[in-house]
Amino acid sequence: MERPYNFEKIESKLQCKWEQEGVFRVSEDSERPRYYVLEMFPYPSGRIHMGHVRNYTIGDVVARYKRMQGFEVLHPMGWDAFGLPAENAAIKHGTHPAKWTYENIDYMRSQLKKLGFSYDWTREIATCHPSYYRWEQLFFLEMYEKGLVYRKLSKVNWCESCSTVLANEQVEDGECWRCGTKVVEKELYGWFFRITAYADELLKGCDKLSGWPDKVLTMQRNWIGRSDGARIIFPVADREGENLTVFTTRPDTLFGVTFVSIAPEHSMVMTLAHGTGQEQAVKDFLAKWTVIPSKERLESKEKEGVWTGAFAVHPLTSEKVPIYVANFVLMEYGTGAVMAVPAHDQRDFEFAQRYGLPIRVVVQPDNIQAEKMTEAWDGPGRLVDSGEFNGIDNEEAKAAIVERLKAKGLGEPTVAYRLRDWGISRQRYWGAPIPIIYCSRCGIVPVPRDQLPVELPLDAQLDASGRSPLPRFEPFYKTTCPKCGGEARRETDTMDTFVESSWYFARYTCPDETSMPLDRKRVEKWLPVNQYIGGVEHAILHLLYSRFFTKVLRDLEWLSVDEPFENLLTQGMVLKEGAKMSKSKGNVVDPDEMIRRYGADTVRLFILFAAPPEKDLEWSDHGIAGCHRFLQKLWRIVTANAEGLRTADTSQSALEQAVLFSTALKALRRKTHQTIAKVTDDIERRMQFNTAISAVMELINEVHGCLGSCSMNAAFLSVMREALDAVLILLSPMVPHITEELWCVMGHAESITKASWPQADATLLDANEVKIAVQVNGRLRGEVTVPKTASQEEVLAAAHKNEAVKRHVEGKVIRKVVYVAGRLLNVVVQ
RNA sequence: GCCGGAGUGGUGGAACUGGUAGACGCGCCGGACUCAAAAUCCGGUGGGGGCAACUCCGUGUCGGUUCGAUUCCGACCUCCGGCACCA
Repeated sequence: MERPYNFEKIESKLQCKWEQEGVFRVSEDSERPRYYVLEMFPYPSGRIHMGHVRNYTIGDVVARYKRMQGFEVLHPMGWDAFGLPAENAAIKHGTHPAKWTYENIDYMRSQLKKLGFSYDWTREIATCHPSYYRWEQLFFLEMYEKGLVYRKLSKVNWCESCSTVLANEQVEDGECWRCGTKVVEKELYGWFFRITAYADELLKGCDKLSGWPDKVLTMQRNWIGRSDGARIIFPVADREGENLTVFTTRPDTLFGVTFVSIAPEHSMVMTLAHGTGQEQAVKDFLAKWTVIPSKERLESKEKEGVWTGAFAVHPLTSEKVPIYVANFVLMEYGTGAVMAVPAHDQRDFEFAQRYGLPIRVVVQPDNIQAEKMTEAWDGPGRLVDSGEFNGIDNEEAKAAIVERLKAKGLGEPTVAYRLRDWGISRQRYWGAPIPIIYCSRCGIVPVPRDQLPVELPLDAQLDASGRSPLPRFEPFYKTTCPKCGGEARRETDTMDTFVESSWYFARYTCPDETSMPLDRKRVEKWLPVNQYIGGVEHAILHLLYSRFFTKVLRDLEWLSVDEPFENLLTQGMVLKEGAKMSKSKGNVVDPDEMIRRYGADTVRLFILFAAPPEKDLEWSDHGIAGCHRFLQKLWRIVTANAEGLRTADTSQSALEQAVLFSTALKALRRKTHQTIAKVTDDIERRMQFNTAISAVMELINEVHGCLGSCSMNAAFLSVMREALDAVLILLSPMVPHITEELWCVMGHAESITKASWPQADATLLDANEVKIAVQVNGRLRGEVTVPKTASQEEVLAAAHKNEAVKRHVEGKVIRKVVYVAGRLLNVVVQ
């Protein structure tokens, strides 16, 4: 008879059972087709939050669904375990980052286990372990040999509070992405990954990623920022052999050039000014504009500059135009020098107005006059005042002018990217050491491979300053040069933690491999990841780096795919009272607390039901209670009828017999198969779990209705059992514990995780009779029930008998009749 | 400024290919059971008008295409996200 739904007991019992039986362990040599589902691994910050619960619940639904569909599913979990918070916590609590990290991992693992996620825990990895990061050091060395890693002195984004360099991608609105401190500029030596070497492939690859959201692809394309244009050489007047090369996307406006601007950091600035009498003025200008960090410099939109005293020679007209240093020209983009066309570029226009430089219109849409312009014209037109090119459409003129320049050896087509190389050096302790040695005699010497890993010393002590102890920790930095054997010093910077997360998905395929980073055979079996799931906040950083790394590892012959993630789902945030959950706002809902109160199944169900995955989800205390009620109801329906259900006959013939004399049971069977079709489509094609759940709720409502109206006989039990078997299987990827328990209550001997996904019987999906909506002039007036096979004429005849329809049609002329088979009839009258 | 996305009841959301707007859930209202409460069960629930049958209005705003528009097109408003002196 009925027993209470003791979720706590059921969930812990089944979690133990699954673990003991190794239900989710992946088999390498299974005959089944493979499927790899992955969620972005967490940083072990201490406790999981609702965002994690959402991310991992979605992934678990996919994993369990695919397993029941007959796939061998790889569904691993691990820890992105290096990073700054560990250091901060260690300083604050007087502990060690490693201890803090590993303790957090232990606790968070137990939290994930309590949610019943179907991970293969035997493949767990932690990136802070030498068995992981040693391979990253190997990749670094291989990339170094290929010229994909280099060291340079550069202006870097520096966070004073974290005492470290930040990548461009880690600067948000001029502030540190992690702590919000204002980022300042600093000159430092650092190591760079040559991601720009892959700019074009990364860009073109976007077109092939049909399983990614357009939003993410757009962001990546913009970030890479390809511009097609030309390099044009402007010889410096009266200086033999000195040239200034500019980059432009508008070679068509070449004849409108009235001056040239260069960046304050440009190497030629002082040479140009030398001996012109402008030297002091230029020095003053540089003093003002090179100390101000460029981030701040960009905040002032005011165009400012100074003449260098030098002139450039126009490559086609040989006219002399002045060369200015200008605050708005960026050294990092293009060539750090631009040809200025005030009539057709707003920045040049503003600059020209301020310094009284000429404005020359060369692209004419109709009749614009230089003297009357209030802003630059950057639209299309025909060329004027452009010598032999007059009259040509400006788009066509681009190629023609570049062609002309090329013939003279003064220009060529080229491409510029917004993307910069990836600076990976961090002046931090808790990260993977960069495997490089500095020798006063031999210079930069890579650590020989047989000396890997360069282990991070766990006995180094952090002090309150927060600075890395490595540069002062002799046992680490003091070493001998592998080349000359003399005294040498190790690199004490560590790698950006984004390096670890750029290849972990590949390591999951062979985490036990001790002789090499990746076992090609296994990597090839599993990659690419079929479904990747995570927050949209990683749309650029992590996802672009991972794509880059995949291409690098492919070229280093460690794997053979071009792209790491076939399909990407970016899930929305979990909100409370319209805001992201945060300690400071005090609106955090703790997953542990919810699991204790309602159980893991209820938490999972609510988080899937409250919103479609890619949208933000508003947490609702009432909502989760409602989900719990639904599970209670399911529990009651099954347990209260358990005895009858266990013995019910669900053979094909019994089911066919059962519905012969009952339209209610016939309808229930139809609903069952419609629900199977709907839920399968919602999970497989649409990834809309909220509507999948509502479809099952409808089916349960119908079963519940029948319980109140049908007599409890063998026929009813057969049909009810068919319905409830379907309900349990369809819900099992979402609420695995209660469904497994009830599956057993219904008398199934084997675990529901071994059940195969049901298939809808197509012959049962449609009723013999259909309801047709009847409109008059597009307005709904009535409804008629006709046989499924009824023709338009028959439907129309039925409609004419409908009172409401009659009223609106009577005495009027029928102009037209539109019939949508099986759905709707529209009678147009006048 | 440029590029995306979104705007639907009191509320979270549904309507997938232009075809009955508001599925499912929450909340609320009424009823049954109970001494009472909780739980559960039954019924109602977009707005206006009407005793009622019924009828008019309604998917951010204004237009358009169509027999028919939440869906397509144009203009605009609001919110969110990304990029932003990138030549």
